[in-house]
Amino acid sequence: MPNSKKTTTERPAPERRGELLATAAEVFAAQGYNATTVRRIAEEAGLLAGSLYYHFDSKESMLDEILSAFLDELWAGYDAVLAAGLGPRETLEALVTESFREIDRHRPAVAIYQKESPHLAGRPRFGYLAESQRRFEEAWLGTIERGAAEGAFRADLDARLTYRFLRDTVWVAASWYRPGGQHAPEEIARQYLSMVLDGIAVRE
Amino acid sequence: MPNSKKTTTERPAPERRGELLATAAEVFAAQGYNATTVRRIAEEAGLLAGSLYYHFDSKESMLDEILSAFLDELWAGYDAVLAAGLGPRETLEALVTESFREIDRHRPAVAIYQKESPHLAGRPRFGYLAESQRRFEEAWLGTIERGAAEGAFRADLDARLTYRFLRDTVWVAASWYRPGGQHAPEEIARQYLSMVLDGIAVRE
Amino acid sequence: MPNSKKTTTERPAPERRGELLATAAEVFAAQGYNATTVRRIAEEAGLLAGSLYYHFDSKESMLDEILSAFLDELWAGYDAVLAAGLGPRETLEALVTESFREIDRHRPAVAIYQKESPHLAGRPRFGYLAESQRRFEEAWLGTIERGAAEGAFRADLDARLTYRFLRDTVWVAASWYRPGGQHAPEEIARQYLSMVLDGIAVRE
Amino acid sequence: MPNSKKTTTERPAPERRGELLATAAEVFAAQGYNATTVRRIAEEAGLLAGSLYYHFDSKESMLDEILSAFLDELWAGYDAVLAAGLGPRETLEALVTESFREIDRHRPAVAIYQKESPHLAGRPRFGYLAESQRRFEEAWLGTIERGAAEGAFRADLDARLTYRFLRDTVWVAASWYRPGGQHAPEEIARQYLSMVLDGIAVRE
DNA sequence: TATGAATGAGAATTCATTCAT
DNA sequence: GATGAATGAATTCTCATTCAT
Repeated sequence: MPNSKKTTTERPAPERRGELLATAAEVFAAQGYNATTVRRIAEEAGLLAGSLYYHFDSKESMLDEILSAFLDELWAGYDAVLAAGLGPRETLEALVTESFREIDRHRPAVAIYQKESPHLAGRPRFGYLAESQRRFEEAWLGTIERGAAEGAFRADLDARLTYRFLRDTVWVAASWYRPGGQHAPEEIARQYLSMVLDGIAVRE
Repeated sequence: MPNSKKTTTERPAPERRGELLATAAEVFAAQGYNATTVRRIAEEAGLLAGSLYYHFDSKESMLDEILSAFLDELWAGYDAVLAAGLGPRETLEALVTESFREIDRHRPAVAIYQKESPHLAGRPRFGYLAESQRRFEEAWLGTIERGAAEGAFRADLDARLTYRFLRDTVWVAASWYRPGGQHAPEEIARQYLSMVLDGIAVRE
Repeated sequence: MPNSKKTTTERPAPERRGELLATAAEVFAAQGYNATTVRRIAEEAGLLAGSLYYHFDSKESMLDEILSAFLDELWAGYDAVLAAGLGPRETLEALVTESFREIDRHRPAVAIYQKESPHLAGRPRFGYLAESQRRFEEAWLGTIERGAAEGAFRADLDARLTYRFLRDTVWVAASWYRPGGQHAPEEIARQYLSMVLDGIAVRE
Repeated sequence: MPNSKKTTTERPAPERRGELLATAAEVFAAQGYNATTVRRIAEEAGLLAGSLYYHFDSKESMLDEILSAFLDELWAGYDAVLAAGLGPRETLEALVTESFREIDRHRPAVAIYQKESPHLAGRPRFGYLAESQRRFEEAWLGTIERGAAEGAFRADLDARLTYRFLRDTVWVAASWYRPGGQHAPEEIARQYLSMVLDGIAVRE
């Protein structure tokens, strides 16, 4: 009977993995996946490069775990929003707010996703990235089009252009957002929505 | 004008250099600087890896030339706009339009700049990136603040947040923009400005 | 027009590959494929480990080339024998003689084949090993069975046992045979055939 | 009896050792000593890699025990045959039969011995392999030469060639023999001897 | 101008082994 | 007796770069 997790007291140590992944994510985000050496991650975590391979199969599998954990959580949030049956404007507001919350919680993962996802999506192992992107587009673009049809959003704008505009500006925030800074994610979301919905020009 | 070296070496046919740089930029943009091998560039250009070193000192110097050529041209455009003495709204419109024109002309360079500039800015050779960023912020943030003060832009928004929002909005487009597509850069600029200035929500 | 092989004088250097492969084969045969380091091969060939990768994709691809070159030649010889329409005894004699000739020419490759083929045959890249073994069995076992049916060979022996007996003892010779020794391959084949066909006991 | 160490350490349940050694031998035989990881052995035995080191000093010491146990038993059998004062033909028959019995009992050890002994014989720890080989040659070659001198075996054959032929014939069988198959070791020995002594050709 | 061959400094990864618990 | 975590040395492989031709 190996692997019979001790009842209460012991730390069985899936936490070690978690710590190491957090460290790896931080370094990947800061330097880029390719430019990050396994040695550097190990150094940062306080062990030797080879020792990482006790916990993970490869550098790539660390990346994989980081990204998929992030996407799992992201979609949990998005799905809740999409299932709530809100109107287009409220849906958009909720999606944006949820996104900034994810950036707050998974900043390194989001940054990695932004930078690496394009040249990763091809590899079979990361097929879920493309899949996620597809669902993402479906959710956002759908909301935008519904809003335009129902009169909540302007109908004179190219929907795809609007989609890219929203998508990019939300997620790029991960590159400068620092958790624990002066703005909580909800506050950033609020201001962002204010700009996006009403524009930055003064209304005459 | 950074790194205008070439003190001793004889300069070869300058068109060949240009072709090679264009090829390199394309590959850097597609795969990332680090992930791009010199061999790959050479292959794409139809020669062997070693032969590139007749034309360039190093892989890094190719990157350098690509980025500085782009920034030189960008600033030529920006400086003309800034010197024209326009109001804040017109300045903003001109900066955005000019930016989309640069994306149109230097798409690979812009994409590289977006992806690599953060971890390049540290190295002395690329000091001009940080310098450029400083001037960039000065120009945009200044325009925004001036606009808020003069009543052209809303005063209830955090200026830095607005700045980042605009900056990202514009430049991230390089990641999906394809020259020769259905929208000319001026048309994209127009729609972007429409969204940014007036918002996407229908006014009641 | 790159790759236009110079007309006569130059050594275009596919020979370099050949030399390196011969060296590699020698070392693989002496120490076993797994126990052989790329460094060791390079050392023996007078260059650095990394330099081998200019000529070959991987250690495995060297093994691949060595084995497939050997098998190609082996089957050229076997096919000639099998196409000659000889009787079973003459066919067997010719196959054995041809085998010893191949051992003479490709001793290291044969030794490697003996030692590594079992755990290699599984991998897709080395699928031709299994295929070769199948044809091999077909040729030898067929000859033995034909001989037993036509009265050239004893019919009281288990054909598969006889096949293994012949197969193994011929090829194991690669482990002790030294080309340039006192026995030419044809002489070894002759004595070997004498033992196998007539036995080592004195006839009463 | 080489390497009977174990001066200080307490010895654990000897049956456990035996089981583990049998497992190790099986894996070594299947994949080769070098290609076998300690982890793999442990896995097969149902424990973790580190735990093997409670039972054995090192991977090499497992190999050592496997090989020396086999050789001890082999020589017990051979010595009995050689001490029996038989004629050359009967001695040869008895040696062959004894050899097939050992293959039947120690198949993995024999396979390992075949594959690894050449490049092991150099290391001091495995000096007994060379010693065993020497005695082996002495016994077999001596019997062959005696048989040729006394008229039991053909005198026109090269004795060393005959020796290698017999030696290989017998031991290579370990590579395909499966205990519990259709042929008992004595039956295989009988057929092998029949081929070797009388040949496979039909006598005219 | 370009090629072919090589260098050498890392890179990721593997694995026998150790050891506190 | 066994586990989990780590070590550290070695291994395969990559790649920017050099240089004689």
